[in-house]
Amino acid sequence: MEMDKEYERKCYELAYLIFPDVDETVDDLEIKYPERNLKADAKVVRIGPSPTGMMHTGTLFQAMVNKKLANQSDGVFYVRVEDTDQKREVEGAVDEIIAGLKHFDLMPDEGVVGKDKEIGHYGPYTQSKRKDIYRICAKHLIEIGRAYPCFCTQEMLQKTHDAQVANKVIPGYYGIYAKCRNISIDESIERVKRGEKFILRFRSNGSHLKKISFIDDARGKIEMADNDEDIVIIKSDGLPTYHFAHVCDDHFMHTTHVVRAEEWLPSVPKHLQLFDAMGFKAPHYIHTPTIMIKDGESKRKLSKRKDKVAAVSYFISAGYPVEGLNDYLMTILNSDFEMWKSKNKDKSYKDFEFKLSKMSSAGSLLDIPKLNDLSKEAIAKMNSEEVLKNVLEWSKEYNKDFYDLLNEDLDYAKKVFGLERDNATKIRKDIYKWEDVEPTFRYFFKDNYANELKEQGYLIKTLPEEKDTLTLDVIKKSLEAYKEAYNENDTKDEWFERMKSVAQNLGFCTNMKEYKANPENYIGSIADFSSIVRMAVTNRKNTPDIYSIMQLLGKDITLVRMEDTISKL
RNA sequence: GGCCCCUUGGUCAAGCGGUUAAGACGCGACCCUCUCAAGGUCGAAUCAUGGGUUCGAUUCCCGUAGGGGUCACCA
Repeated sequence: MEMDKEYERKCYELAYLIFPDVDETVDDLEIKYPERNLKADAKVVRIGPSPTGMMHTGTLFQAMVNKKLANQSDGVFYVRVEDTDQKREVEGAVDEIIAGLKHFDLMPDEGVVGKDKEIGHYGPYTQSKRKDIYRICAKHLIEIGRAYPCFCTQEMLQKTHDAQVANKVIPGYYGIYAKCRNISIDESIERVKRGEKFILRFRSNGSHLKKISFIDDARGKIEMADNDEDIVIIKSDGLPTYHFAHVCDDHFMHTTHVVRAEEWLPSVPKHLQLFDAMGFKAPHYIHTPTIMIKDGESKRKLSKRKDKVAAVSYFISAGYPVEGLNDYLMTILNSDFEMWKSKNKDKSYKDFEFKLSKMSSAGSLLDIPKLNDLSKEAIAKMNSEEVLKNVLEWSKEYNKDFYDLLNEDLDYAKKVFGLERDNATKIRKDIYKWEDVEPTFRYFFKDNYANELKEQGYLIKTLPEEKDTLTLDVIKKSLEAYKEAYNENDTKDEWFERMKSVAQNLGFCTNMKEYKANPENYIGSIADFSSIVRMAVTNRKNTPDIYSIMQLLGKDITLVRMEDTISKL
């Protein structure tokens, strides 16, 4: 008993020696960061991105889960920047993350919301600014004998590690291998006083022979060997490791549910021990599956270096519609989302009730064709005005020339995007991302079209290769005849009748059934004739209805394009 | 290698002891049609494997294999 008291006293002495300037206590922090005033089942969640490079697609995925959980429970979703690894820090990374969240409509309620901009009462929300908090907590652990200074150098640790591997024992800093754990407190005090360099380690009380279990809210009960490693809690730069920061921050920010990638699953026992030692209640844990990519025959985690789709910026610069990408994230997040969506066509993913129990735990492949399909559907729901707004927003950033061109005549642009869209019985679904817009609608813009002809040539010249009855001569005669007959004042029905009569005079069949039955009697069908006209006006095989195109282009341009084509044959 | 997670068509996946094993994307065919996209109809394609438990296993248990993750003063 006397001995324990003495030891306790020395722990305090050591703590004071290490943190002489820390005079606040954990209790003070509890007062400073009181319980949140939320309803009982409200979830407080967060993402903790590290500003170490471009925003990762996985971060967006996490943000989606968080946002849903918080919104559905009247809780709080916040962003905490985890920048404790200063060596890897990249300038501008935080801005990119916030911009990405904003772009995809996944902004948090609290925390870091911009460059040097934070909102909320539980901050700071940037770990490098929370040093004082970690120091208070670390000091507390030393006082109660659950943390100690470790004087081992990197070289010594490496040597121990190598020996462990050679002797086939589990590597790590634990038990008899934890050299500094086993030195006397007097010696620790002595060495700190002497000014030896050290870092701080947690004193684990676990045995890896013992199994512990915990509940993952998405995966159920998980059993694992308990942690017995004396992990580092404060590094030599004075900043905490992830593990320690996680425990301190999520406690004082009152996170109820920690949603993070499954790569964190193996370190849960460490975290549980840390929470316990601090006297904190551990949060719920949810480990999300990893988004994978196919690499040859096998699949692997998205790689920042190899995969362009690992970066959120890819989806932004390609111009994927926000709703399309969010729908896609939702489909891989909750398997019954698509079912729900098909029954609630006019609703948004925001109205869908996300359930953790339905979240799959296997890593899923990033399926771009599926994303494309969802994006196509999302764009199909927009009217020309919304399309125009989106295209302008995108092109302003990623295709300035096109942006300027559109702005020359916004009304015209709107009409172009309204083709087979506004008031259409069947909406055209041929674009799924904004970068596709300029190439598919290029023929509506004079200069762009001229450039295309210069670079790619006249597609119509390849027509005879596809069908030998359609010789250049036939094409030329067809265009000449049609040019003569063309009347811009025709209604759509009159227009088609005129097409048919011109075609018939030239020997085309105007009835597709009849043509299919006896193709040898004709030089081609009305479909072929239409193709000739279409290609002369748009340089494309596939476009929306040509009547509407010619109406939009106007008589002059329509005729000029036909003449130009004729002259090039 | 130790530990952990995961395993239904090419992909995402329903299923939760008895089903003709849903649906979506993709793919193929046909229909519609001035082309394409769309739409409609149809089609090919799945329970990793071995052993239990059971009257009966895709479903429950154990092993095996495969894939992934993790074993830092990185997060």
